Amino acid sequence: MRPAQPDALSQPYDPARIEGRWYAEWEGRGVFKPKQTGKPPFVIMIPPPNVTGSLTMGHVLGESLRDLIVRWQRMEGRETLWVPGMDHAGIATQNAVEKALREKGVSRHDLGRDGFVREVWAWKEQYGGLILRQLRRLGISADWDRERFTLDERYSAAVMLVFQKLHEKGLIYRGHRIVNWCPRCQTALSDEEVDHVETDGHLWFIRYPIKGTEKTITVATTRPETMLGDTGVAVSPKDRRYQHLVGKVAVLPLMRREIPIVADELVDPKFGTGAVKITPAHDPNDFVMGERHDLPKMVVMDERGVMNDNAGDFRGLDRFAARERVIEALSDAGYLEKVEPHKHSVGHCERCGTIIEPYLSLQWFVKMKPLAAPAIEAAKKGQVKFYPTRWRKVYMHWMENIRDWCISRQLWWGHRIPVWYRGPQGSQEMVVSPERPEGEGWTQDEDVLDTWFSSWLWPFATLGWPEKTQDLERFYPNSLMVTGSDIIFFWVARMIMAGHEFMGTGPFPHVFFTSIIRDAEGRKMSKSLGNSPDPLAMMDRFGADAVRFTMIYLTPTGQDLLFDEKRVETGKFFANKVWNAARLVTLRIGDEDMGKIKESQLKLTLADRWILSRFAHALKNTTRFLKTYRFNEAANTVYHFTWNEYCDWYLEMAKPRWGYEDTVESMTPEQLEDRRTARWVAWRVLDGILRLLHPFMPFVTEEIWQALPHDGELLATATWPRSKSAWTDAEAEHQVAFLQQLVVAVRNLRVENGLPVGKQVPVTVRGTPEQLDLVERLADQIRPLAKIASLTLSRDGSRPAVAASAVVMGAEIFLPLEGLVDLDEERARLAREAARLLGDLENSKKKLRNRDFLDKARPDVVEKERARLTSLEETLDKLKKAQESLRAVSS
RNA sequence: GGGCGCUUAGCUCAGUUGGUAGAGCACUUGCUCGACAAGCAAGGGGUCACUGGUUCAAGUCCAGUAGCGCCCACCA
Repeated sequence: MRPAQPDALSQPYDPARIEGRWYAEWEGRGVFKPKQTGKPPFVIMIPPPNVTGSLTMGHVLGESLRDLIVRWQRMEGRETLWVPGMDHAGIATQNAVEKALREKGVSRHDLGRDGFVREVWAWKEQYGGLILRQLRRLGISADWDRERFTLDERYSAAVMLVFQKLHEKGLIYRGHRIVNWCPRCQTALSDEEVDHVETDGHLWFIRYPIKGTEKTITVATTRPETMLGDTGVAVSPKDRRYQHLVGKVAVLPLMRREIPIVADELVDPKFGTGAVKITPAHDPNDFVMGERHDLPKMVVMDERGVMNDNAGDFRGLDRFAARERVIEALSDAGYLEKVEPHKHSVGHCERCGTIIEPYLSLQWFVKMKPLAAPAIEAAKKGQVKFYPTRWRKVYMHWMENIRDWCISRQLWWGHRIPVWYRGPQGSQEMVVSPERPEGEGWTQDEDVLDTWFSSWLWPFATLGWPEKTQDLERFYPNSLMVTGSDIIFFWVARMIMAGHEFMGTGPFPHVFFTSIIRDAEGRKMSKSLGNSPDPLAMMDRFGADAVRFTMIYLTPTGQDLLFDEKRVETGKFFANKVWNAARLVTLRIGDEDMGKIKESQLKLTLADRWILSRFAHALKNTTRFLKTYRFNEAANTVYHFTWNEYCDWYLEMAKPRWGYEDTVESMTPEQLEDRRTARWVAWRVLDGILRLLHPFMPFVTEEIWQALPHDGELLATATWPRSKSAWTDAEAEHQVAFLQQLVVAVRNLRVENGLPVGKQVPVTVRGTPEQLDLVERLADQIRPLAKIASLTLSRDGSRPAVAASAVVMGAEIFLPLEGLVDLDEERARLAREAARLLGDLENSKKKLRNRDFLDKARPDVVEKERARLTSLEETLDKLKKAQESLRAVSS
């Protein structure tokens, strides 16, 4: 057996000293490995962080919550698996590496594709390593042997297979479509990767002459430079104003190209002039209309957003310079009718902020509707539930209006598209295969897949799919997904679809969305803004336990969180409090192994029964809050129980019973027995607190736990406390509540009357015989708490002549003042108190005079109100007597 | 254009079966008394955005208004 080590809990609490040692111990002893327990496994996955750089406080919150749940479930006896890993994050990482290279004056083209990819892998090692350090430092209890990276060989094979399967099913196709094109990143993006920003722009009205007439038709546009690629003009088929022009030909200004005027449903007669230019190669609507009316698709820009040969005189100009010049030219030639200010939302590249160009190009797409159907069904049947529930609606809306997913990216970092081509343009052979096909002349598609095309497989590809591994068998579906609502479409929705498509069942029954962490100004914390504190620095400054606890304690359910570093003090101070409470308890219980003592051998006092009852409440509520994903309330419950009940009251009440080593010799056998009881209860509740707190603050709780005799058992694998209904004790709670109020009243009387703190005062209590008996029984606890020199029980109903007084649950407390202070103070205080009570009293009376209240309110509510009125009346009555008795006395 | 969220103490926010308003920080006063000044004790501070409705009773349910924020949309 390991002896108790009270010395271990040295002063002061120093997180840096203790947080270093436990992670290796847990890992070394396999704590984080799933172990069959007979209960169903609990499986959770990390949302793989991007390897682009350091983690943010948003990650810290997520990891803290995930680890909280996993550690709690492990203590509940579940077999737990927590899979860690990282995402290659195609475009984000490529951009980060390109930026770093640019600072060295190197472009990716200088290195070539292979050289650049090698460079990115080096980057991945560096920043991936940093992320791993951060995760370990935070204490996450993940199984590192199962760590995955989305570009791992096995994981990549899963991605390739998925591409093949979907292609075979006809759900993946290649085609010329209008995509979101980022001219800076020079790649296509999915709709989800475009941020729309409300922008003050302009609506330019341009006259197009009608061939063979002197007339014109005026169209309105927000992007005049695209008119260079116009191949038609459209009006609404219902628009009478223009029917006579349908079938006629317009002459495109500046380009002098003849383009047809057509009628199309897509045109809104109420917008602009009711006539619209058609640019099939640069606008999704125009593309559709162009297809319908068989119009040519003329691309007028290159992939950098620079006007190309089709742009005539504007060739070589950047798209925005071209806009200016086109407007000038139109204006000079008299084609510009007018300009109006126009508010519209403009798409920006999520990664670099560049304005997105709708752009015609050849890309790969996934047909999403067939994949969405089972995912919609699952939500309808409750097979996947969202917390907070309102996200269900967001999910459903997106799913039901889902559009095809552009999955090809013109990048170098990522899973290369497993498609091979051979032969001349137009009559090309194409093979879908991860391997180079047999024969000569095959070249692979140059593009890579969207990052999310690999991430959406995470819940099962990490477990070995497509192989039927034991892990896959045992740990799929996962138990819970905890992530940010900002990736509900990117990731969560797609994982649900992939789960149904490839595993035949959804990936997890529950999704919990964490708060989004914002800075003090309300901006989302992100790497690009650089407004997140460095998690490692935070942990160095406050301790990992403090950071974890604070994040959980602060996170509101389903609301954003404005984060301020200073608030981490809450967790640090709390850890310090726990540390010192444990110090006190270990110092006073010495090296006796409290675990060997049976509760039945002890004679519990009222205070003991009270704290055990309060612990039972705290345990029940903490567990309930964890189960219902109300993590902040769980943290709050443990916090207040520990600090305000255990430390502030129980330990204070226990101190006199413990005595000190030098006083033990003079103790009676009864006192020694009571000392033992007080030691045991203090230990027992501390033990419970450590267990409840461990998932929140694993390091400090393990350190304290190990300072107590445990035969080398780890707190990390100890059991969650079981609810002990025998500990619930309403009587003890009620009686100690009386004691507390009495003590507070005495303290208050002292302070209000300006008595010196150190001054021991005599106190008289007057009340019912039951109350006096109770006070007598608790006298030893009350005296030191309230610093009372002598406690007198007024059995005969007499009261001190000149005294400050207060009423507590019907009992009167007197603090003799004669000769101590100016009585005017006390008179004023009593008057204030009486006025306050009178207000409450009137309210209560009014309520009880109300027939409707008496008839319709629940009986227990009425009864409670009656009792309250009685109590108020009694209290007021006693207060008045106190006032009278002081009135006669001169100061 | 559609949807969602928020508005409670100086600040940041809790408050889930409707029944006498809470926390942390900040503030005031007093405390080196053998766990803890990262602490202890006692306090001050709120017409719970506004209007109306339901109810015996509304921060809590309903409707509307205003401000702030977010998401979605083929806003030429």
